[in-house]
Order: sequence, then C-alpha cells, then structure tokens
Amino acid sequence: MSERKVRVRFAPSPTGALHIGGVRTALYNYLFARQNGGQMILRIEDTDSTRYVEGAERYIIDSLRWCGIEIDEGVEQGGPHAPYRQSERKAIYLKYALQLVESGNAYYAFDTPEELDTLRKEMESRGKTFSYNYAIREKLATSLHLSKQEVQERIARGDQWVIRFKMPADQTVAMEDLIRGEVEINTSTLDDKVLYKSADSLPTYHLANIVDDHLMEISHVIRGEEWLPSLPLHYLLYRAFGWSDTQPEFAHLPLLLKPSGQGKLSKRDGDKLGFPVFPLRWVAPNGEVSRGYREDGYFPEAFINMLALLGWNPGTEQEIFSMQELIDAFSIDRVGKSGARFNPDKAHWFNAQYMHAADDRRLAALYEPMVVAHGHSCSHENALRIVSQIKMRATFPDEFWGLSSFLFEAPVAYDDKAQKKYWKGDAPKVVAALREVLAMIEPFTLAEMERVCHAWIAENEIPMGLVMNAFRLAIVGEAKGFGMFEMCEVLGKEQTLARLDRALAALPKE
RNA sequence: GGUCGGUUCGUCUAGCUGGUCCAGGACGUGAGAUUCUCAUUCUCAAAAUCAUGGGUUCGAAUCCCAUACCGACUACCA
Repeated sequence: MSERKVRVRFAPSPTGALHIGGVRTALYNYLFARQNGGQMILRIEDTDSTRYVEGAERYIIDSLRWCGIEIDEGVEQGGPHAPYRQSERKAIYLKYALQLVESGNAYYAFDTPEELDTLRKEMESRGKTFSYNYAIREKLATSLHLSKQEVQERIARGDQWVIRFKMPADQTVAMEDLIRGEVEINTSTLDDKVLYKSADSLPTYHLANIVDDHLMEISHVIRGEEWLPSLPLHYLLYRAFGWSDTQPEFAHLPLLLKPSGQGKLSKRDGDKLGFPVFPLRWVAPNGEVSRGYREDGYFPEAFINMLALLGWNPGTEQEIFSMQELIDAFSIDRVGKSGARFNPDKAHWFNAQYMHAADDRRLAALYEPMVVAHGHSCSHENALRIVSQIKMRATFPDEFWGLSSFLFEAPVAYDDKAQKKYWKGDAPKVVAALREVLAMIEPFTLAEMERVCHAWIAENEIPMGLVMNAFRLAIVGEAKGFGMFEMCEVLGKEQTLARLDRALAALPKE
C-alpha cells in the first residue's frame, strides 16, 4: 500500500464557477501529488445532464491554470485513462452496474420520481421520514421480488428504471479517514442509493466516482467534508466490486464557512459576501456577474498562499509560502478538522506582502498601461522607478495611479492644511535657495541630488523636516508622494525647476 | 427528526503521546519608536475562565462521559 504510486484527482462537476473551497481542494490534491512525486488528474464529473452549465468546464481549467495548479492528466492533456469527461465514458458504467445486479449487490427499481415523491410526502405528513432502504424495498416495484420475466418485459417495453445499491441491514462499516481517524456507522441508517439512471443512460456520482477512481488507479481521494456521509456507501461499493485491496485512502477536508451567517460557502454566494468567492470573474448563464480574485487585483501566489493556510498550517510560524515551499511543507495530518471562516482582512494582508516583494518589472508591466490610459506617457526606466516606490504603499495594483498621478499632472493648487503646516517661517526662503542648488546639479540623478543637497542642508544646518516638507508641498501640491529626490529624478530637471518656480510665485513669500 | 462530524483570543490558528500553557503566533484594533508626507519597518498593549458540566489523575486545553451549540448529509445533484 505504501509502495503504491500516488495518483490523486480533482473531480469537479461543471455546474457553475468553481468557488474558493473547490480551489482549495484542488490545491491540497496538487500539493500532495507533487510532494509525493505523483500524478494530478482532472476529471470532469458531468453525469447530471440537467445541471450542466455552458462554460463551467472552461472556467475550471482557466482557474486552476491561473492558480498555478498543474494538471498531469485530464480533459485537455489526455492521458492513459482518457477520456476524462464522464459524459464521454457513458459506455463503461452500465456494465459495472449490471455486474452489481448480477452479484446481488444491486437491483432494478421501477418507481418513477413522481411515485417516490408522493410516497415521501405521504410519509412526512404522518411524521415519518421516507428512506428507500431494506425495510421498504420489498414492497416496491423492484427486481428483488418481481419475476425475472416481468423485469425483462418492463425493460423491453421502455419502462423507466434505475439501478439501486442494495444496502445491507445492520452491519457496521468501519472506515478510516486520514484527517478524522476511525469513523464507524451502521448500515441500517443508510438508504439504497441510485447508481444508474436509465432516463439519460448515465450513472450517478457514486457509481461513476468509484468506477473511475478504480480504473484511473487513484491512490488518495482528497475531497470536501460534504462527502463524508457517503463514505460508507463508497466502502461497500469497493467491497461489492471486489476492489477493496486497491481502494484509495480518503481524506475529507473541513468546509469553508460563510464569514457572517452560517453554512458552507457555496457558489451561489457569488458576489454577495463583500469579497470574491470565485478565483476569476464569472458570468452566469442568466447574465449575473460575480467578481473574481484575479480581477480584484490579487496575485495568484498570494491567493494560493492565503488559501493554503485556511485549514492547514505548517506548525511553524512561517506564513509566506511559495508554491514550491507549500509542496515541501504540506502534510495531510496537519489539516484541521473544523471549518474555517474566510477573513478578507487577512487576504488583503497576504496580497500586500506579495505586492511589497514583487519584481519591479512585473509591476511596471501593469503600471505602464495605466499611465497611457490616463493620457500620459512614461519611459520604462521611470515606470520602474515609480513602481519600486509605490509598491510599498499599495495592496492592489489599482492603487498605483492614485499613488503617482501627481508625477504626470503638475499641481494647480496647494493644499491649505499642508501650507499651514509646512509653508511657514524660513520655508519659502529655504525652498528658493534649494531651487538654485538643484539648478546647478548635473547630471540630475538621485545619487547626485542626494549628495549635493544633503551636503548643502548639513552645511547650512537646515532642519531636514523644514526643507523637505516645504519642498514636497511645492512639487506635489500636498503632503503626499514618496522620496523627494526619487520623485525629482522621475520628473526631470526641467519639470522640477518649473514646478518650483510656479510654487514660489503662487505661494506666500514669507 | 435521524446519521455523521466539529467546538482554543473578533477571525485564522499553535497546542500532536497530560506537567516547561495563569495558553503561543498571525490578521485586525490601540499606543509608541523610526521617517522629508504617506507607507514600510520595529516595539509594546488589550484580546480565549481552552463551549458547559462531570469524571480519571498528584496534575488536563490535552484522556473518558454527558449536555449545549454549530456544521454536513439525509435527491433518479454532485
């Protein structure tokens, strides 16, 4: 068992956008696969033709790619077990369902959904819960007590049928979960789940899932906690097929909870929670648009880092992890057992960390189009200079322009508050003198400005705060911006002197 | 209702085999320091009777039981 090749799978169903809980499940699968030199498989579970949403599969693939979660085998890259879309594997499932009927582990049931519905309502109106199980199945139209001939006839004349698992009564199933440990359950509390539907010739999740995991040689199933209740069925299915010896190990991840109210986060939460629930922007078939982390300005590395720590922790105080570091540090037994609420503030913090550490060239590529969009131009050299300064003050790229627009638009007025605070005493005279010093500096570079001006300031014993704040007011028009000489270098000598002259003329002399 | 799972600062969590935990870290919050504005950075602070009640034990956040609360599941959905 321990020698077994690690093969994990992420198996979403294309019923809409993938929410962050799903992304986290995919991530944990991926980390586990990579850490163990195993394979990561993407299987599309589209066995519910009625809930299929156009574009969802594309969205899932794009999302994983943006996150940096690489797929080894799947609908796009193919692989030894292709196809990886269950709708394209239709042909293989019936055989297995029939095999179960043959071996007495399953049976045909001819009830229509409507019949079951009325039965269910009837029971409920009498205060009882309806469960399709050992107690009731003998009374319904099933192959369990119908003659072989009648079963054949019904099928032949096109009656709708379904194959249900024959859940044994009063057996204890002992299961092992990598996160929760031993879990036991009595089968009498379980019902006869539908495995195959004749209506669309498609299996249900349970059958398709077990068959495909077996066929695809999956070694570990890492999925959401909502699947824990069906784990006994899955165990029994493996047993019925005679596959228990190669049955995968299971790990059920705690759920991601809604931040305010209660309940698990769902894709229907879309855009209503005050933070994105989806990695990428999603336009639903009904036209409803939900924002995404990518469009909100999150770096994929930050998004992944944040998600990885939501439910898992390394046991150390390290919080910033690259994908490779996550791969090295991840372990399933350090995944928590309880559901986690998502914290938008912490997500911001993670993004800010990546922003501050981001490569200037990467940020400049984001910045330059913004400058152009605002009707200005900027040399690549200056973009790099600007971005290296403003990134320390930003959390998201969309703050860039607000943090630097004054470099492209000279002040037309001077902030009153800043004037009162900084344009007083010797300030006007000092700035006038500084203008002359700057005028003589050649080349007009950061290093040169610092060298000359700092010497001048020291020599004349001028308080740093006095010069710089007044200087800032003159250049920017208010008390904002980054380093003065850094800004002047971007502005260039001509613009710097022009702004000084204008300020000296517009502001009070004393 | 039934079955299963969970329960440590507002939030994410450390705490795995009981003592060094009158519970540690991070986010957020407050205060201060540094600084040419802002931001960064740094320091400090407030913040959890470890859901509650019983055990077991010399000793429990850590083991056991019960209760409460929360969640998942309970479809011819995944």
